[in-house]
Amino acid sequence: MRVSQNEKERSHRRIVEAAAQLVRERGIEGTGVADVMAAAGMTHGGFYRHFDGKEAMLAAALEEAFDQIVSELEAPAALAQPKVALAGYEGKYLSDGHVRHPGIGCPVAALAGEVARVSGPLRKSFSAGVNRMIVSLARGLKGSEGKRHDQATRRLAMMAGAVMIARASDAETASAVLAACRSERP
Amino acid sequence: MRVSQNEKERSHRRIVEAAAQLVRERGIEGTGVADVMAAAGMTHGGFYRHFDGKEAMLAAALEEAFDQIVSELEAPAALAQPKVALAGYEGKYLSDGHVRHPGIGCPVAALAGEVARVSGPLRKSFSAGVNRMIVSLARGLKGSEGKRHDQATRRLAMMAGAVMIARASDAETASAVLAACRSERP
DNA sequence: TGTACATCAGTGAACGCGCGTTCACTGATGTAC
DNA sequence: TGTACATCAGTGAACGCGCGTTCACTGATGTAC
Repeated sequence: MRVSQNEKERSHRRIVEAAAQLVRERGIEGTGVADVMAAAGMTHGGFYRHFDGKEAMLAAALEEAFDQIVSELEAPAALAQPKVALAGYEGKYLSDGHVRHPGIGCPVAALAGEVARVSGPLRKSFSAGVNRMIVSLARGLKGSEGKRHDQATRRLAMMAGAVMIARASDAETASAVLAACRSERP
Repeated sequence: MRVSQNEKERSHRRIVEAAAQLVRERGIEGTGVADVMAAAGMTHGGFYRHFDGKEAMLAAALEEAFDQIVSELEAPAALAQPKVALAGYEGKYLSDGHVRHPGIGCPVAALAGEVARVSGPLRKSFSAGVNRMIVSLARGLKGSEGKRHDQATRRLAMMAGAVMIARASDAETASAVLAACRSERP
């Protein structure tokens, strides 16, 4: 049965948001089209009224995930006190909670490994997101434009690497890695 | 047709080595049992004379990959001059060549993302490998035992994160990330 | 040292399952008059 | 404003393909005598 245009837009949002969470939790291969549609409250058949295929949905989901993760650093309060915001952000990033809840966490830590093996628009979305994150992180650092950008890049690489390693390791190794990375500038 | 015990051992080595390379290139999901067996010069049917299943093979492959990657830092020359060895190692790790050839590169950068989503013996092998790498890297640093261990952990997280991000990004972003991480202690 | 027999490494076909995609269909929505 | 008709969002069954695993079979290897 047909639904209104308005309702279609809401369905579209639900699909993208469900995909953004599921893909971070289960990965690209682990996220089925039918799973996403079920999480959005529909059946899989209608999927192709919204996207050309799985990859197109993933690209939208990746953008959504980066939007979510960058928004904290772009909030008015964060822009007013970028140094404080960065410190808080890094603490959360390197937390046990982030390790245990990838679905609402950083898409770099959740998806870099799999994106490395695809060759479509996903890489473009991913690169764009990485660069957005670096720019946002750089606001909280000091030094020249270039230095801040480089240091933000290093911070992101270390934090994402740490969370990925923590998620792939046993509990002791995981907490040791997080603690080491929290303790200081690398 | 049956082959000799000696030949079986050689077949086993070929399977493990082929798997260690393929799994780093194509990932866990992307590496088929039949692919590995073909790369080892056999057909897929004989696979189960060597392993209980795909996961057991992957555990062996992961150990092999860590052996390969740690061996450079454990070579006599490296142990004699750990500081020099570390510098060389980091330069190679953060190189374009490493990004382009995951099959002979670091298993952390190649597989952390996927290992994070499995729950078997793979995590054990992975954690053990990570800890071996940290210990090896720590040899080239200065300071107390604990400080060196922590700093080695941070270095590994940053380097692995950088290579993962580089592999998932477009060419410009990739080289910028590598350059930023090479330039300095994070 | 030979011989007969059991073992088993490796082959290639087949099975079963999951998953992305397609398709005929339904009936509410939007539009033309 | 009302009516007839075309559109199309969403449904659920079915298709096709890839892949891990199983299985009957082959024939060289290893062993017991």
